This record gives sequence, structure tokens and C-alpha cells, in this order.
Amino acid sequence: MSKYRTHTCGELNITHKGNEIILSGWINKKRDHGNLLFIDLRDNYGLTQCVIDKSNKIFNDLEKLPLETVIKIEGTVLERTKETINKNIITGQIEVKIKKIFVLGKTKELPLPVFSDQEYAEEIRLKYRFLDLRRKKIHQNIILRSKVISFIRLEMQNFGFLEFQTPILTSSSPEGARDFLVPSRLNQGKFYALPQAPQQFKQLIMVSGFDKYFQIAPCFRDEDARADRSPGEFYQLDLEMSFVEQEDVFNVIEKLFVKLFKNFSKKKILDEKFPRISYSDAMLRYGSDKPDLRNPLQIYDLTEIFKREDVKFDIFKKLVKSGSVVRSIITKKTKEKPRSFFDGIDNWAKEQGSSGLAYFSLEKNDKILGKGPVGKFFSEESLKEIMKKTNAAVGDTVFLSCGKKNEVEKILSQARTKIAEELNLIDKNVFSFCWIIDYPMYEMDELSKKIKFSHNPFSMPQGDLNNINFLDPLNIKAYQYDIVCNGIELSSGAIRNHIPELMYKLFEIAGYSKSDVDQKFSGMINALSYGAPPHGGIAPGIDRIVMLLADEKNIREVTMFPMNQNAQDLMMNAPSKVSDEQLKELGINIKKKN
RNA sequence: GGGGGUGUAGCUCAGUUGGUUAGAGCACGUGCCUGUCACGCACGGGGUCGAGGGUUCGAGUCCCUUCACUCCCGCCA
Repeated sequence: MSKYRTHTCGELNITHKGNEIILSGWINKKRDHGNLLFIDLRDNYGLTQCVIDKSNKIFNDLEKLPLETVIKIEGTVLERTKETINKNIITGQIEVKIKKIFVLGKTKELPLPVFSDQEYAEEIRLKYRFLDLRRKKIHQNIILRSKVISFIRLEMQNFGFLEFQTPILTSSSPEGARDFLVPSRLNQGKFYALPQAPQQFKQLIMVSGFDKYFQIAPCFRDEDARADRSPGEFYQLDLEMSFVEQEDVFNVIEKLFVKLFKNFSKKKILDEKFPRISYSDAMLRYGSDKPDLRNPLQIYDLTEIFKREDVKFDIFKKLVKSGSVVRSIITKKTKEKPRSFFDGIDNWAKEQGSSGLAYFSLEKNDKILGKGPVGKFFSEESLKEIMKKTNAAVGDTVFLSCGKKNEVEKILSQARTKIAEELNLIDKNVFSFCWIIDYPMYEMDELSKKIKFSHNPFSMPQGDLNNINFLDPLNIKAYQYDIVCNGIELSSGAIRNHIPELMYKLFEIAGYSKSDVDQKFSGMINALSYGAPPHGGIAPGIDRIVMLLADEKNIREVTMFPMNQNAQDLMMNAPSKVSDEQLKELGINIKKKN
């Protein structure tokens, strides 16, 4: 028998009536009646009400113990009377009559209460994370995370995947995010980099003939944080498969995700066969490559309308002549909404840094006309054309944005969310997955006007590999895909380029010489030259999956020991200074800040 | 690097047009209370109003600077 407990605090029920038992845990809550004291004892498994009265000599000592003291209780399980049963806790049918107690761990005055559902300042929560983690909601989130990871492991093994570890200390690579660097003592002046993802390693695993690999892999990227993006480190379900095409990867993920999300959430999955949307379609219809498909609003291009003679909206017409586009969002049956609704949206758009959203509603007297600030600029014929293009009807409202294509995409993407929220159009009880496919291989860097890889440089280009038009690189599409759920990007993946000659060619377009590639990606390019199988994979973000399942908006709510927005660990005091001896060994001098 | 929000007791917050000794709930302390489960009642301790400067007879409140946290943009193949 354990010295500390015979049962956990979530275990006792009516069948234990009369038993002599031992419990250990934290004092969650006291209710002191002066001559009668209730103590809710808490551990990982639950709560048990313990009771003592004045007839016991230790009553006065127990009465004085502060909340969160760790104690061991010896006592008897009593059946509660009918009126005193607590249906809210699993042990609510019984209580423990205390005979003896032992204090196992004292507490200082608490910097934040554990017994409370209130929200607390992030700073104090992170500094005292061990207290914060005792609180019910986040405690359950972390347990959920553990279960999700176990579930994924099991499923992946059932699919025939092998789990491997890959190095944490590796080399810096020129593409992608900023690296975290680790100085080398034995090779002074040189640095390791922490992996941004095990990308090259997993491809090497395929070349090594292991066929199907996965890992719950830590990834390190030195970029600024967001609510759904931890600074520094995060976890991916990293996987790679040999002898596969895009649809084979989709098949595994769809099976896994449907099972996973059904198992851990009551929300419905909108389409179990996830819709495939091309990148260009997504940008046109949703203004984003991570559309929230729960949102029924769509974006329509109306640029052509503003080239018509019978449309007199001169500001937009002038902009269209100089290459701008006009796109719209239609809201259904919003004609009667108060002016404040429309102006609110317009003002919001201006706050987002755009020139605002023009709007008018469609009305019909003897003919169709536009009502609202810019409605008068449109002829009946032009309005009919708009209705045809957008499926708008009388009573609907047309919101318009005009500007450079990428600016319009951005503001309408945000407006789509904003308007849907205002009109309460988003079903919160649904998971809506989709695949975004057919990403372009390259894009133009706006600043340098140079061609660069738009996503993963190791992706396989689409089409006949012997006939790729390298002179028109911006039109080369890649077998590169993202999976999106409820507007959250869960992952990118790709079918990889396993042909060295083709890879040199593709890197050349992005400005890397053969020797650049040989040097920067030596491990991989070398390996691909010795018989590499066609392969591909994907790497869904674990943290974001758990966020969706836990219904949390912030990644720190599903991360045990997160850093704050400035990438500091307030509990462990990281990052911190190191001794001069340590620096000397590494051959590093710290420059003083001016 | 840029923009927004927040900062008052250990914690969550209120604080009027600039005006007496800055309040409430929880927590903590003392006392009363034998069936509570957010127990109740009474009393009490606890404040660099984030920091610095300024305006004023007088600043939690107005102005300037600055710091911290947070959300967003940039960034994140």
C-alpha cells in the first residue's frame, strides 16, 4: 500500500462506504462553519469533500491551513444524506470523515488563486505557471494535448508509419525563417542551427528506404509571436511517405483528422472529404489562402463593371484604368440594416489601413436602383450585371473595395470575417477543413523585384517534367498544399523534388548557383543522386490542432510552459546572461549596445 | 521596426468635471456559526495608483517621456 494514498481524489463512490482510506492532495477550498469544517481535496483526478468537526482535536490546526497546502488525510468514507449529495462532482455521493492529517507541503501566500475561473494577467500566469497549471481549464487542456498526441502516435503506427528522432543540433539553411543559432565550442566561430523543421532529415529517411516516417517533432523558428504562434518553438506531426502522389498524402491525413476530431470534439465536421481549392481560387473567392469555410460570404471580382460607360464612379474608374481591381462582398437581405452598421464596417476598414469600403444596397421601385452613398453612380443595366456576376438579389448589399490586387485581397479577406461576425453567420459548432492546392512555385519579391520560392523550394513542379517552361517561372505550379481548418492554417506539405538536375534548375531561377545548392543542401542533394524514391509529406501543427479541439484562441492555453510575446520564459528566466568563462570557451565576445 | 489596448491592494476590478483620509469582491488575519459545496455574518491588516518629468493651490484623473504585458501589421520556405 502506498504511504500517501489508497485512492485518488476522483475515485471514491458509494461502493467504498465505510472503508478506511488515505487521500493526498491540495486544499482546493475550505468551508468553515466554526464547529464543522469542509475541505475539498484536489488532485489530478478530481475533488473529494472531506469533513471534520470540533470533537476531533486536530480541528483547530486544520482550520488554519491555507488553500493549496498539500496534505494527507486518513479517514472513513461516509455516504452523504440525500439532501447533501453534490451532483457536480463524481465523488459527490460520498465524503470522507477526517481522522488524521499530515501536512506534506506548505504554501506561501498565493500570487494567483487556483480556485477560480477568472482570467488573469498573462505575466503572473507565466511566472507562476506551476500554479496556473493546477487550474481546471488549462489542466484539462494539457491533458487533452497528451491524449491527442498518444492518439496520433497510435493511429500513425496503425497506418504503418515508423517513428524516428532527428537531430536537434543541425545546420543553418538559407531559406525560410530566422534560425536559432548555437555556437560550437569544438569548432570555434561556427554555429549549429536548431531545425525549423526536420525537412531535409525526413527526405533523407525516405532515401534511406524506410518508406513511411513520422515524428512529433519540435521546430524552432526565431520569428515574432502571434496569438496562434508561439515564439521560438512549436510541435508538428511531421510525416513523409515514399512512392506517393498528392492524393495519397491527403488520404492519410483525412482519415487521421476525421477520426481525431470526432474522437476529441463534439463539433461536426462539415465535409469529411475535405474540399480542394486551388490557391488562385482561394485568393479570388476568399482573399486568403487560409479561408474559413464556415463563413458563407464570398468575394467577387467586379473590375470589368467599372470600365462601363454607364457607371459614373469616377474614383474607382480612374484607379481601374491604372491597373487597380475592384472586388466585392455581398451580404444577403441587409438593405434595412441601420446606417451605423454600414458606417461601422467602413470605419473599421479604414482603421485596418485601407481606404475604406464603399457600399450600396439593391432596391427596386419600378426599376432596380442602388441605395446608399455610392448607389447613384450605377445604371440599372450595370446593377443587373453586378447581380448576375455575384448572385445578389434586391435587398442585398454590395460592399466594394478598389486598389492593388494584393491590398484588395487582404482587406476583403479581413472584411469577410468582420462582416460575418457582425451578422452572426459563422457556425461555431462546426469544423470546416479544406485543402489549398496548386501553389505557385515562385513569386516576385516586391522589394527586390527578384524571383523567389513562394513556399518549399524542395517541392516538385507540376506538369510534364521534360517540358517545363523555365522562362515563365511565375506560372509554374508546384505539388504544394496546405490544410486549413476554420481559417487556421494547420500545415503545409508537398510532393518533393527527388531529381537533382531539376532541383539545380529550379534553384538557379531563384538565384542559387549549383555550388550554392551543393554547399547549402549538401546532405540532401548528394543523397538524391544515389537513387531516391519519389516521396512527399506534410507536417500539421500539433499546438493548433489542440487549440481547435480545446476551443481556445491562444496557443499558450494549450502549451505547458510557453514563453511570452518577447520570447522570454518568465518562470525559468530565459534567455539569460552566461558567464565570461562560457563565452570564452566558445570564442564569443558580446558587443555592448549603444 | 510600426500601430492599437491595458497597467489602481496578493488576485479581479470600480474610481464622476482635477478637490476631504483612493474603494468593492476574492485571498489573508481575528471572532461567531454543526451540513456547506462560490457557505454565511462581524471586525481588521494590506496601496511607490507601472516608472520619471511637467501643468496646477491641488493629479489615480490633464500633458510629455519611458517601461511592462497583450492584440495586430511587418516577419513566419
